[in-house]
Amino acid sequence: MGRGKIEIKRIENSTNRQVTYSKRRNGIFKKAQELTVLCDAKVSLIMFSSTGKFHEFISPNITTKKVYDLYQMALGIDLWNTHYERMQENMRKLKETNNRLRREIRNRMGEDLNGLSYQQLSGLEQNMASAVDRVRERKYHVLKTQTQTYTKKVRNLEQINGNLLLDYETKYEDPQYGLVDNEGVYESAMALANGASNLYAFRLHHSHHPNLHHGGGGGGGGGYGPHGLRLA
Amino acid sequence: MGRGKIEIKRIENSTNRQVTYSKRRNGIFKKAQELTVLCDAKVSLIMFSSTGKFHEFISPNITTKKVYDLYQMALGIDLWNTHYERMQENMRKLKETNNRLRREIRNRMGEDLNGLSYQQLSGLEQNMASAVDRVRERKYHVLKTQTQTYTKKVRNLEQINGNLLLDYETKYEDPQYGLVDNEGVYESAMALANGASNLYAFRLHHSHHPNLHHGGGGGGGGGYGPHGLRLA
DNA sequence: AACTATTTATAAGA
DNA sequence: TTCTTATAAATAGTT
Repeated sequence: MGRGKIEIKRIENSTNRQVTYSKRRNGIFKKAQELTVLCDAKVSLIMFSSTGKFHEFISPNITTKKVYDLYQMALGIDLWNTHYERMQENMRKLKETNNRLRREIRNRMGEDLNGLSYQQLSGLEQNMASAVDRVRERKYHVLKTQTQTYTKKVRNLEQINGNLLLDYETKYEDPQYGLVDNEGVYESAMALANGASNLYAFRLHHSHHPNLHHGGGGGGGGGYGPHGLRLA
Repeated sequence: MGRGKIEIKRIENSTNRQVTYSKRRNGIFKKAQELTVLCDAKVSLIMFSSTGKFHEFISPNITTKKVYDLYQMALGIDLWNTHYERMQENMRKLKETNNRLRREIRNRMGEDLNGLSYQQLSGLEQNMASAVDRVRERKYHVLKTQTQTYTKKVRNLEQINGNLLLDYETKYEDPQYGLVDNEGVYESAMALANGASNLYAFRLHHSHHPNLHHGGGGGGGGGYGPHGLRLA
């Protein structure tokens, strides 16, 4: 019904497609309207163009929601409900898994052991014993690595402060620098130059290093349960 | 478009109305189909005739449910979605919690420890060490209880079989009972009467007791991970 | 359900 | 987008 017959297939030219959409949209809306009036029917027509634009026709005296409800009734319930029920089932399973995991954690914390048989307990004990070994191993590894890092840092400080000391000595001998209260500074610098192991000890005991007393990397979660789990 | 022009108003003749509904319904469905193909649009067309009959057209690769979801999005309206979204949020949280719990369990199995700092490891180690003590304690308790139970059962058996033995002796002396091959029975009964500790040993080693070698109570879940966790 | 005269929709062009 | 118009398509009334 136009200047020429067209094949019913996707119009590749985007502009033409848009134009045709617009024209035919009006046509189909008019048809829907006429059907509504002529035949006393209820029509819900919802369309999205290829560009996502939304248009709808809905017969008077009815709403889209009502049509949707009627639709569900006509099909013998459902649509939203299947989806909903599937979600609820999913949720139920997730909660169950959750509880299972929590129970396992409690068991691994030595709690709620009453339901376990002897061989379950025995297996758990073995498993935990070897696990705690792995944790201990890792702990020592981390400690060793950290110690090495500190050692390097200390050496660096020694170097830097040794140079500083030389600087001070040079300047002390040079009368053009009027240094006030440099004795304290001198002593600190000497201490650092003489091994600085007391500085290291100080840091270890007074936790000025962020990696030692404040949670470091972004990896594992928070603390482990309600037991006092800070550094012994 | 017919033998004569018609006015767009309700067709009063019911038969005509039905016929026109049927004809125009086909027409509009065809239009919807053509629009879908030509313009790559998504169309949902739902109709109820004046007699309540239901018909629908829906574009391929989409569902009526999806159309309604899109519809709601387009209008920014709710309708039934608040609930749905709350459910999805809940689900997301559950999944997250789940992952957190799994991570903790892996840590408690001595795995994935790389993300943990020294003090986290130290806390975990302590916690696990005391937990494994509790498990061990419970294990011994269960063993003790079970042993006591067996002891009682054995005593019972001794009693019962002692009585049985007396019975046999009585009947052996009574010639009205023609007992065949009763010597073996006699010996078994004697063995039981004489302490029956060998029976107990037999049971322990050959796992005839369900609580000892087949998971017993309904309490804590299955085994503990991929490590060989059977009775040591 | 078919037919077909006629109306209506619309493709292409402006 | 809207208008125009030749032509295709839909359909009202009929059979």
